[in-house]
Amino acid sequence: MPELPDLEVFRQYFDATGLHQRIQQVEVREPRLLEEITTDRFRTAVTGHQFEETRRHGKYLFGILENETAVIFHFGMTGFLQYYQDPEMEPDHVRVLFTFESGYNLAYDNMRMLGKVGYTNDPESYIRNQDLGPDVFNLEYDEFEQLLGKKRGMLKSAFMDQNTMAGLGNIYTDELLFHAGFHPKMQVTDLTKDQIHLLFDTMREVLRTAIDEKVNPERFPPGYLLGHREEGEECPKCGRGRIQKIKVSSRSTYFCPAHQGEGMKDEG
DNA sequence: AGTACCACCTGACGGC
DNA sequence: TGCCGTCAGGTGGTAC
Repeated sequence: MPELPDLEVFRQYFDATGLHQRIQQVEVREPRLLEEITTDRFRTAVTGHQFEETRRHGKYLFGILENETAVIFHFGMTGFLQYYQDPEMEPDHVRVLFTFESGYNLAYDNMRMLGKVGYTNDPESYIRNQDLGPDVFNLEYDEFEQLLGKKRGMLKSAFMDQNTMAGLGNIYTDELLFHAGFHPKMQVTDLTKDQIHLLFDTMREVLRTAIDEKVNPERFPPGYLLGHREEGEECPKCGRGRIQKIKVSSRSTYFCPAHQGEGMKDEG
């Protein structure tokens, strides 16, 4: 699931469960997931410390320890956190497990192992080194306009590029373009200033809604694409078109040809 | 610089 | 029931 809204919910979850407790034990069940650090060094760095706060940048989450160093979490496509006491409650694919003195556990679960867990002395420089663009949810309009102004290519590719701005993935880029009414293949360079404004406002709205509703599709207001990503389904927004599935930059892309014609010469 | 493709992984699902 | 291809909300490398 993990795109910006999911990450924000993970962060809130972490804040509500994993802070201000001494870490008694760290279990690395899949060393392959560790980024540029050995299991031994990771365990030594973290054991005996405690998480004091969290920070999120795009799709990265940082658990900041009291000594200002940080554990880095990236969730790939299937990662999530789970906090529990009873071992019976342990999820199926725990890759890294933090056990607190209280006896509670914070598990990093990731079935497909496409994510990573790391450790850094300085989250800010880590973000720089990853070449991540600014977080899309902590972005002023002026900067947004400036960043898009430097891009070429298709809208969908531009928004999914984490080096331009960080946080949107396949699902929420589709959702954004769905609500703003733009074809995913529209060229960024064809956007007018008004359209960039519309994209910015729509992006904030979509992300805000997703976070507020805890990324649960059933809680989303009517008219959202999420939960209706199915070819041929009646468009939940305009009711006129049927949802179409295409590939854009080799990712499955769902859109409504009836109300997302904006920016395309031909018709869908 | 943008795009298309491959690779990294595991699991679910549909067709035969 | 079993096998097989395809697909999945991410990212990094490579080649054109």
